[in-house]
Amino acid sequence: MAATQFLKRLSSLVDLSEADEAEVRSLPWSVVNVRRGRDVLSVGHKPGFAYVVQTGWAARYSLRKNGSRRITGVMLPGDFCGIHAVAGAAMDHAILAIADCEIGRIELPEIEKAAQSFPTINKALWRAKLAEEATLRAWLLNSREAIQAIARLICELHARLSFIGAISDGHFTVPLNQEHIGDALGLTSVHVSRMLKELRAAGLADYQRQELLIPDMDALRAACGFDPAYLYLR
Amino acid sequence: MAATQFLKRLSSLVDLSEADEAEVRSLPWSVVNVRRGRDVLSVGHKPGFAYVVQTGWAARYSLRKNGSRRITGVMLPGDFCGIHAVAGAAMDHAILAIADCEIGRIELPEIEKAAQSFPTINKALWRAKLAEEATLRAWLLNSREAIQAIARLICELHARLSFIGAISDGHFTVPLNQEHIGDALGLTSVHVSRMLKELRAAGLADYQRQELLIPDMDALRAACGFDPAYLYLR
DNA sequence: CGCCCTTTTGAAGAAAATCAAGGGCAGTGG
DNA sequence: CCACTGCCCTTGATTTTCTTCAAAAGGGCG
Repeated sequence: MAATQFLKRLSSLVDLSEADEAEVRSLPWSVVNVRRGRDVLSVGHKPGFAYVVQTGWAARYSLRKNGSRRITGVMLPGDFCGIHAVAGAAMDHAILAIADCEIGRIELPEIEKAAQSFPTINKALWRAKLAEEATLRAWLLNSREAIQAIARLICELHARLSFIGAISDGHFTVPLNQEHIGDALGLTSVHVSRMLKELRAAGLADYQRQELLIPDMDALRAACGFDPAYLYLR
Repeated sequence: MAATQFLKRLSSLVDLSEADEAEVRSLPWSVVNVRRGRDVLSVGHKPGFAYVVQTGWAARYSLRKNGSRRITGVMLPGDFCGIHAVAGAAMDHAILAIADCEIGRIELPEIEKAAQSFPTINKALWRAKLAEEATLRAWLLNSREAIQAIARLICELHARLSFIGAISDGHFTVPLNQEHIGDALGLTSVHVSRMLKELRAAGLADYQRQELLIPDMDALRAACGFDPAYLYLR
C-alpha cells in the first residue's frame, strides 16, 4: 500500500480525520524504482510530482565547486520531497538513492487539490516543511566535536527508524557508508572511521558493515545531548 | 508604510497582481519596537502574528547545551518570520534584535485568509519558506575554509542589502560584531578577527567598526565562489 | 582466486580553538 | 577637559582537532 507510510508520517504531524485519511488513500499513486547510487531527482529538474520514499533510503545533496559533496538530509520511508514544486520552483539540489528505493509519487495538481479542500492536509504539508527546516537548523547547530556530531546523527536515525518500526532491539541496518556520514557532517571518511572506533571503544555505538548496534540508547543520547524535538514525531 | 518592503520581498518571489498588492496593503499592521540585544521572539513562544522586519536587523539563533550560541539566519528589512504559526507550532529557536528593530506584524488569521483567497499570495509564502530552506542548505554547504565562509556571508549580506536598496557604492553598515559573525559560521570571534584581517590584506573586503567596504565585488565573489541563486531574489 | 570497494591505521601537516594579555574607542562622570 | 570604564577588537603562543597522504587489510562477489 503506497499511502500507508505516508499516512503514518502525516499523522505524526497533525490529527487526521477519517475523511482526511480517505482522501490521502484515494490519491492516485504511481511507483518508480531507483537503484542505489542513482539520482531520484537532479538539480534543475522541475518535478511534476510529489515524491514519497516507500522503501530504501535517499539523501539530499549538493556538490561544491571543488567537487566535494555535502549531504543536507536523509530521507527514510514515509518521508516526502519535491513539495518544492508546490511553489513551481526547480530543484536547487539533488536527491540520491543511498539504497535501492521504491518511490511513490502523486501528480502535483492532485495533492494541491487535496491541500485546498482539506485544511488539515494543508497544515500537515506545512508542518512537514517546518520539520525539514528544523532539521536543517539542528544540523547547522551540530557541535564541531566530530564524535558528538556522529553520535547525534546516529540518534536521529535511530529515532526516525524507530518511529517507522524499522528497529529490533537497538539493532538496525544503515545503508550509509563512512563517506556518506562524512559528507553529511562535513568530515572526511578517515576521521569518521576513527570516531566510530572511539564510539565503539566507549561502548556507545557499534557500527560494522552497515549494521548498527546501540547497547544503551540513553547513554548515547546523554553523551551527545540529543533532543529529538526537532523531528516533529509523536 | 508597513507593507512596502514586505511587498517588495513578495514581488521578488512571485508576480503579484494589483489585486494581490491591494490585499497585502489592506492587511491590518501593527508595529512593535525591539531594542538591540533583546529577543523579538523566544523559544517556546507560540506567536499569534506573522512578523516582518521593517527597520533594523534580526537573527535566528539557538543555544547549545554548553551555552554557546549558533546563529542560523539573518533577517533584514522586508524579511518575515513566525509563519511557523501558520502550522500552529511553537518557536523551537529564538529571534534576536541585532540592531534596534521596528517589527511589523499581522494577526495570523488575517494572513491565512489572504493566503486562502489569493493563490498567488499563498504561493509567495511557500516560496519564502523555500528560500529560507535553501539558505539553510547554503549555510550547511559553506566550506570549512573559514575565510571563504566569511567572504560568502559578506556576499550574501551584500546581495540582500543591495536588493532592498541599502547600499551606496559598495559601502554599507553591518551591525554584526565579530562574535555574531563567528556564531553564524561556527567560528570563534578570535578567528573571525584574523580572517577579516586577511580579507583586508587581500584587498577583498574591509570591515572596520561596523562599516563594510568592498572594493571589487566580482573579485570577492570569485574568491569564495558565491552564487546568489538560493536567495530567490529577482 | 582475484578484484573492487570500504575500512583501518600511521605519520605529518594545516586549520581553528583556547588561553591570555594588551589596545582602541565611545560613553560617563568627575 | 580628562580620567575611568566597558566593550570590542587585535595579537601572540600553545594545543587540539581534523585533514591529507599513503599504504595495507578486510570482506563480498563474480
